[in-house]
Amino acid sequence: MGVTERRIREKERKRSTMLDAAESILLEKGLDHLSMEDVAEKAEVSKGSLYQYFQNKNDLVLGICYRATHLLNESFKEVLESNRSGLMLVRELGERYLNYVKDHPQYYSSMKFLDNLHSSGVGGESDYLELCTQNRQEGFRLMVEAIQRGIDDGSIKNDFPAEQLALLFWSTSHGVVTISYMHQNYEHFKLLERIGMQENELFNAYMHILGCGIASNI
Amino acid sequence: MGVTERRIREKERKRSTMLDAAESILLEKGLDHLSMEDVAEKAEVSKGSLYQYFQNKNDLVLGICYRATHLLNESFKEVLESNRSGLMLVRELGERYLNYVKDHPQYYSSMKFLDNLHSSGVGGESDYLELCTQNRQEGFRLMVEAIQRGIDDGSIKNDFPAEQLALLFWSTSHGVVTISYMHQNYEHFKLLERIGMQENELFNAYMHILGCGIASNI
DNA sequence: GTCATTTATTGACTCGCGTTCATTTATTGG
DNA sequence: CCAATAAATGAACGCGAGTCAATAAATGAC
Repeated sequence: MGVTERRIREKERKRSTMLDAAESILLEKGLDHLSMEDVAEKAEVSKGSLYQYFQNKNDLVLGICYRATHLLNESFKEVLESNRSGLMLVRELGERYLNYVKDHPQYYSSMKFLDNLHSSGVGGESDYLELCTQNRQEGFRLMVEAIQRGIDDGSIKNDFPAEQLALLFWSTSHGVVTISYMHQNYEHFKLLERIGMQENELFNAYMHILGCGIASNI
Repeated sequence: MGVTERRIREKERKRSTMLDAAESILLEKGLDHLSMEDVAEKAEVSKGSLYQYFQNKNDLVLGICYRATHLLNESFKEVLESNRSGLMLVRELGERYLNYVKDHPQYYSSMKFLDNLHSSGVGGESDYLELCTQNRQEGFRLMVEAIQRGIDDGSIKNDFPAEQLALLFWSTSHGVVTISYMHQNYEHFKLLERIGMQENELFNAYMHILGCGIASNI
């Protein structure tokens, strides 16, 4: 009786189609102008059908966020397969993060949405919420691993535990990437121009400062 | 004929009352659950009256943000009146920022709202938008000044122009402060606990790393 | 004090959008 | 071919932002 399996497969395929539609609208219109009606139309289903596959709008956006966090983690895992020094791994992670935001701005905004849910308390019933949170923790864990390797191989000094350095790297890189994101996606954002800075200069300066701060002095 | 002046004064007073109401609701319910009806009720006016003093909801929130950015800048200006080394001033600015977010979480969330408007493009007609943006630029300028003083007095190395260091400090500190904010205001946010870190440890580690990165080695 | 005129206040109304649900349509197994 | 089950639909609802015609208050001329 392969019927139920096919059903499940088709359901998953349809859910994926809906997420594709939502993603493309998120990309072209932004989160503020993402409406369930638009998604339904683009996915060529009725509005009611959306609610058979997603609990609510939050759930839909978190569905995108789940893809987003998964993809980012996969990219991070690739980095960790390399044998370079821990310090270089950390730098590479930062670079990947930056490029990721450049290549998938819609994913980045879905991750911002997740952060907003986290900081506003209630996530409003979504099965994806827990999954996204797990993915983020996994991403954090990968950062910890890179830093721990750096401490072990002596390329990163051991003033702080790896977790604490990871948290610092996590939060500060978030700020830098945000600037870069706004520079990319918002026409009126001219801060970089105003101080005569290129985008890659910003990143390099960040890694330089950070490098001076965490690199072993040996 | 002091009538028009009195009118203007009273209008300003009423606007201020409405902002007070909005602020208190923002504090207790958060931005997501701030409704114009609630604000009207708390301010003891009708909903329609709100719209005589504010162009729309965005405008109201940006009115709070104007207060927020102004207050933060005043705090920053105090710091710059001191004669300490530039590096110490930078540290003091960071500390002020952290305490500010702790003391006025509703102001911080209004500033996040401003950032969201900036990064989503359209600010949706608000006279406060330009004023808030100016205030933010003024805040940035104060950071530049602190760093420039540090470069001049030799406490901060001159690898980068002051504006670029200021942008880095601006964006990275934003990330760190965000963690602290979530730790303060969201019960479920247990990242710091999970890695066994105190809030002030996070800040100290940040300033330590940053200090190593920007401090002059002389 | 009276009254025309300007200014401020109000809450019922519209409108958009997320969400629900009774109904219809399609699919399955017997 | 026919119940029974699952999926899809769009009209209807609720909520909150924003509007506006009607009402009330304040003002200054006389």
